[in-house]
Amino acid sequence: MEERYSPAAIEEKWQSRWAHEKSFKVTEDPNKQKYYLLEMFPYPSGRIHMGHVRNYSIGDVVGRFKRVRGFNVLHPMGWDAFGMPAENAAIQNKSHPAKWTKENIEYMRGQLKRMGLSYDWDRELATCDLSYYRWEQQIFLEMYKKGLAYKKSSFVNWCPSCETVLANEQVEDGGCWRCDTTVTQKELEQWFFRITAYAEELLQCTDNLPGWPERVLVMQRNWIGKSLGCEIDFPLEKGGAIRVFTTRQDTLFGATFMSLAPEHPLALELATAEQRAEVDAFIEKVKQTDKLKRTADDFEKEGVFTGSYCINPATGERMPIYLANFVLLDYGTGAVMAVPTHDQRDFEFARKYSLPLRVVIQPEGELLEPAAMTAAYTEPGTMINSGDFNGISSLEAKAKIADWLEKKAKGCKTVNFRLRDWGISRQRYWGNPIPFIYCDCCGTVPVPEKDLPVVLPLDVEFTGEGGSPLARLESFLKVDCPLCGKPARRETDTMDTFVESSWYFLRYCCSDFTGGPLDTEKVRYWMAVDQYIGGIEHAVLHLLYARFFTKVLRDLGYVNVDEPFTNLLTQGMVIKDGAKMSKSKGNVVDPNALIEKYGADTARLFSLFAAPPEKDLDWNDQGVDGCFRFLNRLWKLVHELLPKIQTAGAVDVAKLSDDARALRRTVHKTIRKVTADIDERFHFNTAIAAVMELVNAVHAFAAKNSPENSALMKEAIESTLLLLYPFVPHFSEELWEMAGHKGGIEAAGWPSFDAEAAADEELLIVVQVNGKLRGRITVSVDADEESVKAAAFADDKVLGHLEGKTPRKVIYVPGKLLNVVV
RNA sequence: GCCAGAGUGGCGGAAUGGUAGACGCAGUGGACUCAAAAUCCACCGGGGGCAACCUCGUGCCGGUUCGAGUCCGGCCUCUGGUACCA
Repeated sequence: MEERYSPAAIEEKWQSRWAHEKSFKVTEDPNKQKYYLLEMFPYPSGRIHMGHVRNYSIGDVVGRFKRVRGFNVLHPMGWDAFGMPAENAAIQNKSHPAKWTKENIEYMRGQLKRMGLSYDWDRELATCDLSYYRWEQQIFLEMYKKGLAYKKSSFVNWCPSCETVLANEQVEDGGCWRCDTTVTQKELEQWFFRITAYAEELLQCTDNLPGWPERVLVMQRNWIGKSLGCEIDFPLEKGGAIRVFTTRQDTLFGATFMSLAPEHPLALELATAEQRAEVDAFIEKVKQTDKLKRTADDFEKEGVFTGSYCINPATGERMPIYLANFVLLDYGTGAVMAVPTHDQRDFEFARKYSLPLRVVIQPEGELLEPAAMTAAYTEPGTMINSGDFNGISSLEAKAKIADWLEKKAKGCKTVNFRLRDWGISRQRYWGNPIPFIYCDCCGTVPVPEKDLPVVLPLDVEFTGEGGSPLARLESFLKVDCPLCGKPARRETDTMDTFVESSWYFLRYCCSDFTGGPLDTEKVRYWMAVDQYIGGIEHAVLHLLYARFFTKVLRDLGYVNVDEPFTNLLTQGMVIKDGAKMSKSKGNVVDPNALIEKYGADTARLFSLFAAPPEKDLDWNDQGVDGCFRFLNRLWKLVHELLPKIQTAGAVDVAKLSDDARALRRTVHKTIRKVTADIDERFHFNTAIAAVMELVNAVHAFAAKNSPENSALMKEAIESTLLLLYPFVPHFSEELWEMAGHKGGIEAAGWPSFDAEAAADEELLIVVQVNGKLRGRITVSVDADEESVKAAAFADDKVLGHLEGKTPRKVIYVPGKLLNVVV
């Protein structure tokens, strides 16, 4: 009697067993080797999407594989639950962000459970729960005490019509996404984390993360952007000075004008009466320009003369001071000494406004004439027009001019980072309240620890206009000053949601701890995360912030590691019809429908089989069919063989036929390949392909062989089930049980590899003539070079290509290839 | 623009510098069936040849090498990130 493969029933059976027995609950066990496996937690947007299915399927393979191999695996799941979409939904549907988020979590948790993922659900957390965000407030205050959280003024996107701050993604073509009004830049006092204090360490440690993809490390290094240069003071004619940062102090003698960021504090001060109107208009225009466009190389360089001058400290010459749209306030000092001959942007700017050019670096064997130049010369060369520094190379001049500036007290060598401090203030409701109070007498006052947490109130109104709903809620806003007791008001900004995701992996170690943010003993046991898995889109921001937080919490005494994630796997995106799945493109595949039709095992199998994890995955509905067919085929095969498997003993190697030995070789080669593909490369697609090949081989063998090979069939089928367990756990568990085993498949461990059984008896050697394939010969495993050569030169096909030619050289790659060069 | 990736049959993909296209999908032919579905078997990059086999072929151009999909240089196209999407 053959039983049909019905995934729905099997999956329900095993999922309820896992839940009932709490199979994946873990505690600290000093006698076992720990393995902390983590996938990036999802934003509860409503339903899981294929990106989640892929991410969590990958993680589950690793988790189950490590458990079977004897590790004490921590594999938690939770919700990145604060954020803008909840607030947008509240405005649109008149629901409450808390309700919306909670319902989404309930639904999505069900979806994840339906996928059969091996999480320790007892550790689940949601960042919008008071039991999570309250501790973040405490961390914030500790950072404030250390000077790592501070306030300064900065610019935000502002819609004057909605009277609200806009996220970058809410700005479409320079206009507000809701009302299309032109967005402007508004200056606000905001909270920052001093990530730049850790810039050097964050950079240095990238050299000590061998488990991270090199490309992510490169992106992080570039993002931090360390550069060595000088700060130089340019005296103003009317007193005072402008400080610039430059990495090209070798071009100092060629600086003919000064460019300031339009937002520079000196900009208005330097504007003379006759230039004032023009300056104001220009600043207003720049405020309305998209930041991204503004820094693009092909964006029109524009500026305005302030009417004031400063002095070049090297030449003593007057330099007109301009405001320029390509100079950014938050890089360096917000002021640039302009050297049009040796910087392309300055060159374009100088040509546009007819500013003077002076060449100070000459390329080898060429004479630069300012009037004839069509582009700046940015390469090294020989110094000219530079006083005492003439004649030396510009590279040497870099060091010498730096020394000279320091000696003359006109400037100093500095290190500059591209990395800016992390602005975390959000003028939004659905986030963690920043625990501060503003008092007219006492100023900015931290909420005392005994008064924590600041609870996010629920009785608010959502209109999408007029700024943060918190700022309009009197019961929240009004508070007595903790220092003087006089009426004061609360901070109404909430934290960037990147803050929550910067330490959730630490909280998982002790998610029910009530004595503080972290239980250091448990954190000590579990950290660091041995394997982190998530989308490549987080290569810089989230991963850099999480590294920063880990270092801060280390310095606060909570954590004993320098880096949070030992190994990182960045998965590609899920694509369909050549584009990222999105509602607007109508190319979304719903995991529910997929699981309903084929079951979770097939959904998992396909998302792992279709591509290696780090590459984008192109979704193909028919490919899913193929995976489902494979499972059905194997199901049927196992059922046909069940009577043999249930009664057979161990394989007697001496009694195997040639065919049987060959099949056994395939079994053990497959064990070796699948183990390596999972453990070393995370190439699940090739691991699955190898198991498919094995199943094909068993199929072919079973069809033509007599029953005395029962023991071999048992070994082959049981190995197949064990190898497939991490990919299709319900399927493997069920068949394992049917094969007569009690107590679950994990008890059996990972199949052991027998090198002797996998050893080849003969080898195929490829013969090339001048690098082109001309023949194939089969030799015994122990054949030496001479006998391989002899066999090759006896091969008809090879001889045909050697006709009348003398071999000049013969290259032999042992056991693989022979190349005859003629 | 800048930073980082990717590009291989009709499609997804495979290939420690060593047989290009494993495995799967689609397709074609056959078996089974009254018929269809399912299943099973065979074929399956282009051109040439009755065939053995020859030849071209991994986005484009060049280089290194006995040998390049793989390494190096220069392009083209697409994707991710670009600091308030997460």
